[in-house]
Amino acid sequence: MSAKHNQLAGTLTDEILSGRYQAGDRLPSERELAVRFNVNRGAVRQAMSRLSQLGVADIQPGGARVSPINEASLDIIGHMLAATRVPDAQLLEQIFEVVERLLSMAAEALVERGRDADIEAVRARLSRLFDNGLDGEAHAAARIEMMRTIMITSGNLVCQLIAHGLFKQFAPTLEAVKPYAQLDVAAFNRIARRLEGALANRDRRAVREVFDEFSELHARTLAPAIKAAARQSVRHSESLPEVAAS
Amino acid sequence: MSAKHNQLAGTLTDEILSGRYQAGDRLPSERELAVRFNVNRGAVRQAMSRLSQLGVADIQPGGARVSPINEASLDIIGHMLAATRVPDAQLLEQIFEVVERLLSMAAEALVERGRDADIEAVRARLSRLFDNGLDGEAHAAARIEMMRTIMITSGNLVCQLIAHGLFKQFAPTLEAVKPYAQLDVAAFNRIARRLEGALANRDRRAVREVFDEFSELHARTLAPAIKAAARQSVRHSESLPEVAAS
DNA sequence: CGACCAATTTGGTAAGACCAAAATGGTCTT
DNA sequence: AAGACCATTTTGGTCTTACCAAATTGGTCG
Repeated sequence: MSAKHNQLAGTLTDEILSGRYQAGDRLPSERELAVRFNVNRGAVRQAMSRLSQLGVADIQPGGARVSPINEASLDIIGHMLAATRVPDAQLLEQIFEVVERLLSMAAEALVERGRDADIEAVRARLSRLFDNGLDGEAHAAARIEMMRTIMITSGNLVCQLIAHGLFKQFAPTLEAVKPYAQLDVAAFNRIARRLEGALANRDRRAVREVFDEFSELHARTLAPAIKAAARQSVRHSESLPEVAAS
Repeated sequence: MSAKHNQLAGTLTDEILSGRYQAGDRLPSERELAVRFNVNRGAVRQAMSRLSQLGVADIQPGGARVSPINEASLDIIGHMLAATRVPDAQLLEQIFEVVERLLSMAAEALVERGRDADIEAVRARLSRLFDNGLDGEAHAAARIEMMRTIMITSGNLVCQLIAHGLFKQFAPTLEAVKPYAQLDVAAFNRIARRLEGALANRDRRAVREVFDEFSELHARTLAPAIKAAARQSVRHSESLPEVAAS
């Protein structure tokens, strides 16, 4: 069992994200939350501090108010993914969309300004994907490793931070998505092969075309599978027990 | 004067970002920091909590260690921008690079899946840029408003969160960059006009070409100006006074 | 009906005590 | 002399209490 303030922060975040508290609403006072959840006010303060840093609540002397969702930190993505047993299909697609763009950007930067050694490193990662001995899980891991390598070798810190943040939040959800995300490995490897060639030739235009095709492949295969699996979406967060009002 | 724990968090973050503490190094204990900066340990804990959520330090029972920079949160960008009087040119370019990509993505999503009303909204923002009555500052503000509108109407939450986070951290730096960032308004408006047309026709390919040209324009004009200004880069953070060791 | 002001509520800070996990340094064994 | 083991110390984590300052609230007066 995690610490109380973590649970409380999760509970409150979930309630806000679920619409229980609308943007602009006042949250209960710290003292009230403390008695309601039977925890110390210090724990409530830690939880509130977390909400504040997460950007889901604006907390000031006099009271705390819920912030608009689009003013939050990137870190709420993890909460939104975990809020339902099967992650929200639309959100997953949005994440993939952004990641693909940044990947393309990183790869193009690599081709234009990267060192030969870095290009070789990415090509090495790509080659592993062609290894037919890989089962589905190993292939997925290799794909992620490849993406990470591209992001890092890009040299763009902003890109690295975004990618790391998204991957970190996405990782706990991987298990839930895996059964449904039946990637067309053959098609993927065809594209990967072209990427490897484009990198070898430092052909930026070709790199971009490859990633465009990857986007199309993804939209054609992954997205529908996830969307279909999203039927049985059920909330499953572990809330902190609430004490009945006297 | 901001609260002590904020100052301390800033001081420690700056010291970490500046290399005073390398990744993997142990940070001084909370009690030691408390006496060194003459603050309560609670304040130190709040500061450390902040470092932890910022992803610059991994804090565990037994001691806190500095994390690798590329595992940090996006929010450290603001610190890095503010660390020097003139923001780091390379970092600025990296930010612009990412923003341009996401803008292109958002605009493409808009023409592919957006509602007519949203497209109209963006076109309205674009039209304001053509108003010759705008001085440099007003034009810059209109540009930012346009970007924000595109991001929001894209419907991609991840994109919105990233954009909001970057803009929020970039805003305090705008003042420092302004004098040097002499944008070629005429060239920019020519591109904006083409974007407006591409939006009207819902021509995705044209949208992308426009943003590619915008990237080139930016690389040709803004980047060199910023880079030239970066000569006199000087640190200017307000550190918490440190108590001399007895 | 509105402006104004005092009492209350709310978040913010500080201080101290105690707990559990980790790191440390010594000791013993091999 | 090197390594494994263990008790001590250090370190972060939690809880409690008290008090302060700002914002809200609700009444009062003009």
